Amino acid sequence: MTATAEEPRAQQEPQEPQGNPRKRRAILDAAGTVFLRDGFTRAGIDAIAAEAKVSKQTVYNHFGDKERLFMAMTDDVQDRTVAHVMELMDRDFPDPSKLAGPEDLRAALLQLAGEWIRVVYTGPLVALRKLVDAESEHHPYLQQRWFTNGPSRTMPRLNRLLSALARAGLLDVPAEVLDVPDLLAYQLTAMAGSAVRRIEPGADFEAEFQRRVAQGVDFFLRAYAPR
Amino acid sequence: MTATAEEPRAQQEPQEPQGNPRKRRAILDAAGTVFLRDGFTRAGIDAIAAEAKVSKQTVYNHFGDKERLFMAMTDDVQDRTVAHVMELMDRDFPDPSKLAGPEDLRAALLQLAGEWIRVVYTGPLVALRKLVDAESEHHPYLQQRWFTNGPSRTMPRLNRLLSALARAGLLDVPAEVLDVPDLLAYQLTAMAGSAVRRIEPGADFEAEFQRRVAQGVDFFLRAYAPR
DNA sequence: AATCTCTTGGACTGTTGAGTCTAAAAATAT
DNA sequence: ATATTTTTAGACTCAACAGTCCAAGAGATT
Repeated sequence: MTATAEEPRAQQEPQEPQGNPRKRRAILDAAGTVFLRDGFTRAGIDAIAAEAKVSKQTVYNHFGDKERLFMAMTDDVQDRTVAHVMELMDRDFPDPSKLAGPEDLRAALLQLAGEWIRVVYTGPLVALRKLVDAESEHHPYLQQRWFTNGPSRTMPRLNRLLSALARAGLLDVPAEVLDVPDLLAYQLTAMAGSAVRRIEPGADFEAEFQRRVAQGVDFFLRAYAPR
Repeated sequence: MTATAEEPRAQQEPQEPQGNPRKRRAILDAAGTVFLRDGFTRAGIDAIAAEAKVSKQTVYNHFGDKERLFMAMTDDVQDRTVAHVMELMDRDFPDPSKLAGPEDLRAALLQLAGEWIRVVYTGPLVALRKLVDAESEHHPYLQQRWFTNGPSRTMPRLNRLLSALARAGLLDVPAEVLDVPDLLAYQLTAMAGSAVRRIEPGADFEAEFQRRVAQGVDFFLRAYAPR
């Protein structure tokens, strides 16, 4: 295909899912591996092509340039993560009517917050978040995109769940808090999350993880458990 | 580096051939400007030399290579920030005996947390933190160094202050919390801090800042205000 | 079989940037 | 004044890397 000066590329062309979807998948996976390993600037298209066992030109056929490849990879990882988190919540949604006492409530929050934080604040998603954060100085829309595709889809869900506990009388949350979108969900996860990120390498991660999540949940309960 | 030359540094470095301290200062400032503007990989030594109005070779005479220059700049910014925060706390330390009622306490915490978060979670320090975070995948000791030179110097101070309020009966903090180093200080600052970082560009920053700090402080007080 | 699209590998361009080298000039010390 | 250290400008090496071009081939579709 000779797209020389004769054929002016159509400007705002939305998106063409051209090419073999299996190659596309392989490239996205490889991009995840290499970008997360090397960072945006250091990562080379050649390395990604090699990792995907695909020729360099194929990468360009599918994704146009490095920046769009990065965005496609980010969207992909976030979509999978959001799906994972939603599934978690479907499975472990604590039914307010089934929680007998305060200990049940604490156990349910520990379970839910623990799973949430494990997915969102450990593993590859944290590294990807760092990358987006670092690049956001140069591509400001990345930050926006991250929130739109990620937290803004999952946080309302968690918030609705916690609000239900409040409505059921299991949590005593003031109206000012309930009125702020997603605030309650952030209050449950933010502190434990940032604490988990501070776990020192070399420490017993699993034990430290449990301890810090519990500290976060207990702080949350101390504020909102009815007494 | 600043006044504290022989302080506990994470790793020992062969003393570089000292040159003119004013050049050194100029290079550090320029490195701050350029690294924070362009990121580690994108930043060029030539650009830094130009910004410092110094020849490239002089940069190498003083700092050896890019990585060590980056570390020296990071240490420098952190040292200044720590000094700033310490000064803030000397000035606005709320004397427990002078706090008449709950409203006084809330006002004092708002002031203290607000100033703290303004210094630590806005401005150049946040950008620098992002850089360190991004580079920490490739230079793991950077993360360690950041905590050693920064938070591990300031957080105990804030924590001592809050513990004093607890001892004076103005806060009702359980022993499990008081026993964990710096936990109380993180509980006051972490949530408001991460909320401030999520302020959308285009919003009225100052108003949003005050609102979110207040939400954090009220969360904290709801957990620990005696009732 | 003929056609159309996608893929391949490799060569090629142009740029950028880290780090070195050098010889001369400036500053500093003795 | 002389010796030592530091600075300077610029040329230079070497490597990496984004993105392009091309000609041959693999795969499907008709």
